Amino acid sequence: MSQGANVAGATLLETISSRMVSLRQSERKVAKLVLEDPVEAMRYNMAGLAEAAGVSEPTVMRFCSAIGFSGFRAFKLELAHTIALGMPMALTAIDEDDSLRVMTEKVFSRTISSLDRAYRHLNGEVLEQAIEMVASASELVFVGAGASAIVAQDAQQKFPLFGIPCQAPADYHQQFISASMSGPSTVFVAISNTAKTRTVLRVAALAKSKGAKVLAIVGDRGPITEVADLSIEVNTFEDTDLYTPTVSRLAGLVVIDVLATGVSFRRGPVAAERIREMKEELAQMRSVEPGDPGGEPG
Amino acid sequence: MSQGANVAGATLLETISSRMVSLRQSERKVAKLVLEDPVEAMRYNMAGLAEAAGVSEPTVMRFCSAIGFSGFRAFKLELAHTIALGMPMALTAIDEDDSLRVMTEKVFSRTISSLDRAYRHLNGEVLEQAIEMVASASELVFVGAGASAIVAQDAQQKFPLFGIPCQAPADYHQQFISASMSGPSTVFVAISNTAKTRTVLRVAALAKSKGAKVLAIVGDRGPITEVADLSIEVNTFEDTDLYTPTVSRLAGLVVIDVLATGVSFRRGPVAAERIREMKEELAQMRSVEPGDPGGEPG
DNA sequence: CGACGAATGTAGCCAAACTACAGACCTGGG
DNA sequence: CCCAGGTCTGTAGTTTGGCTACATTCGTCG
Repeated sequence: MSQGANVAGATLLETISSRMVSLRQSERKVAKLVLEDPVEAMRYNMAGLAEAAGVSEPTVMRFCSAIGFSGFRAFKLELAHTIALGMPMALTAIDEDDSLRVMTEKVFSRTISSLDRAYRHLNGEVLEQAIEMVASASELVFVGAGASAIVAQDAQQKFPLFGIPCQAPADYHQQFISASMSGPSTVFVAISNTAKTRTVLRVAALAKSKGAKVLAIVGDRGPITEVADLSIEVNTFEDTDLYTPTVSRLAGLVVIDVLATGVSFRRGPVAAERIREMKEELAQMRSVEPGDPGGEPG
Repeated sequence: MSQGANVAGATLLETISSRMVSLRQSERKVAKLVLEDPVEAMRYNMAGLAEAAGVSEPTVMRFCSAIGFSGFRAFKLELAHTIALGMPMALTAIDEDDSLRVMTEKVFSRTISSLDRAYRHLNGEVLEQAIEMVASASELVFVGAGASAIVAQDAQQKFPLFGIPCQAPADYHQQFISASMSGPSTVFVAISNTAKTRTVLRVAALAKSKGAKVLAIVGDRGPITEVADLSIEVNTFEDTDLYTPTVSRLAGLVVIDVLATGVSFRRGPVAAERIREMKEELAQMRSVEPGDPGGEPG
C-alpha cells in the first residue's frame, strides 16, 4: 500500500518518531511540527512549513532527506497517504462533546487506520505457514472469548466451504470438550487479542497436550503464543479510551478472510467450482420467492 | 475524510466518470488515462501526464478545472488520497495466480476501500434518528442470517453495556418467538445485506405487527426496508467475485460501533463511569492470575 | 464561402522546490 | 584562552514545473 521510504511496516509518522534522535536540532523543530499536526503540515508548502517551524527552507529539505525521501515533494506525497488512511481523527480520543458527524468519522478513521496498520505488520511467512497448516487439517476448532468469540464464529462460517469439518464451540465447557477430543490432525485456532485470556489459554494448552497443532491469532505476544505452534500477530491500535470501540475483532475478521482465501487457493479449481455453485444456491435460497421453505416454525 | 471538490459521498474516480460526458475531446484522453491506471497517473507530473495522454499541458490543466479542482496540484492531492484508500488493488478481482502477498493486499485494500465508501455514503440524519430510536428502547432485538448473524451477535455483546436488555436470537425459531413477544417499546434491528433475506423479512414484519419499531441495517433498498421504520444503508462494494470475501459484515460491525457510541453519549457520564468500571474488571478477569475462577468445568 | 466561436496548442511568467556556498556555531587541542 | 576542525544553519542563486495570456486551427452556421 505504501511505497515510500518507510521501514517495513511502519507508518510515516512512526518513522519520523523513530529517527527523531538522529536529527539535527533545527530539523527536529520541523519533525515536531509535523508530528503534532500532520494535517496542518499538509497544507503548507515548503516556505510555509519552514516559517511555521522557525527555520529556513533548506532545513526542511534536509529534514526530508534525513527521513529518507528524495525531496519535499516525495515527503508530502507520503504524508498525504498517511493522512488519507484516517490519521487526523484516528488517534484523537473520542469525546462526548463530539458531534455525531465527528464521532462517526473518528470511529471509521480509527478502524481504517487500524486495518492499515494490521496489514503493514502482518508477517507474510507466518501467514504462509498458517495457510499450510489450516489447509492440511482434517478438523478445525476455533476458540475465542468476548469479541474474539465473534471472530471464531465468523471463521466457523467460512471454512466448511472448503470441506474441512469445522467448529467454534461457544462456551468454555464445550470448548473444553472439543479440546480434549482433538488429535494430531486437528488444528486448534486460539483467538485472543490480549494473548492471555485465561480460558482460551487453558483449552489451547489442553488441545496441544492431545497432539493438536495450535494456531494463535493474537494482538501481541503473550502466554498463548508460548503454547502455540504458530502465532499470527495482528497489530491494531490499543483501545486506550473509554468510548473507543474494539477494533481488534475487525482486523481478526480480515485475517480470517485472508486465511480462508489462501486455503481456497490451495484447494484448486474443483473446490472453486463447488463454492460457486453453493454461492448461487445460497443467493436463491435467501431471496424472497413463492416456494416456501422456512415458513412458520413450530 | 475527503476535502476535495467531490460531490458528497463520491470518490474522485467516480466523479471523473460522471463528468466524463461534459468534457472536451482531448480532456477525455486525460480522464481515460487516469481512470485506467490511477497509480501510474500519480507518478507523472503535469508534463509527463500530458505527454502520456498525447495532449498539451494546458489541456491537463483544463481537465483539472473541469473536474472541479483549482489546479493540477489540488487534483494530484486528491488522487493521492483516493489511491491511499486502497484503490489500486481494491477493484481488481482476486485471482488464483496471485501470490500470497498480493492476495493479502487485495483483501485488505478492498476492505479498507469498502469501509471508506460506507462512511461516505452514510446518511447522518438517518444515523441520528437511529441512535435516538435505540437509545429510547426498553428492549433490543438483533436479527440476521449468515454473515449478518455475526453482526447481530456482535451488537448483542455491546448494547447491554448501556443497560438496555438486549438479545440476538440465533435461529429462526428463536427469532420468531422474540419477534412475536415484542411490543411498542421494543426496537427490532433487522440486519441483511441484500435487504431481502426471507427469514429476516418475516420476523421483522411480525415484530412490526406487534407494535415494535423496526430498524433495518442493509446494503441496499429492498423488501426489508419497506417494512422498516428506519433503514441505515451501508454501501459497500459488491462481492462479485468468487474469491472475494464478504465485506459487508465488516461495515455492519463498524456501523454498530457508531450506533453504540452514539447511544453511550446519550446515556451521559454516569453510564460512562459504569462502563469504565466494567472494562477494568473485565481486564482483570481476563488475564492470567493465581486465583482461579473457571477451572476445569464439569 | 466567409466569419465567428469553440477547442487546442505555443510561449512565456512566476512560484516553489532544490542546490551550491558561505557564515556561524560548537568542540577539542594547543 | 584562543585557534583550527568540523558541523550545523541560513543566504542566494538555479531550475523545475505549475499556471496563464495569446495565437492558431478546426468545426459550424449564416
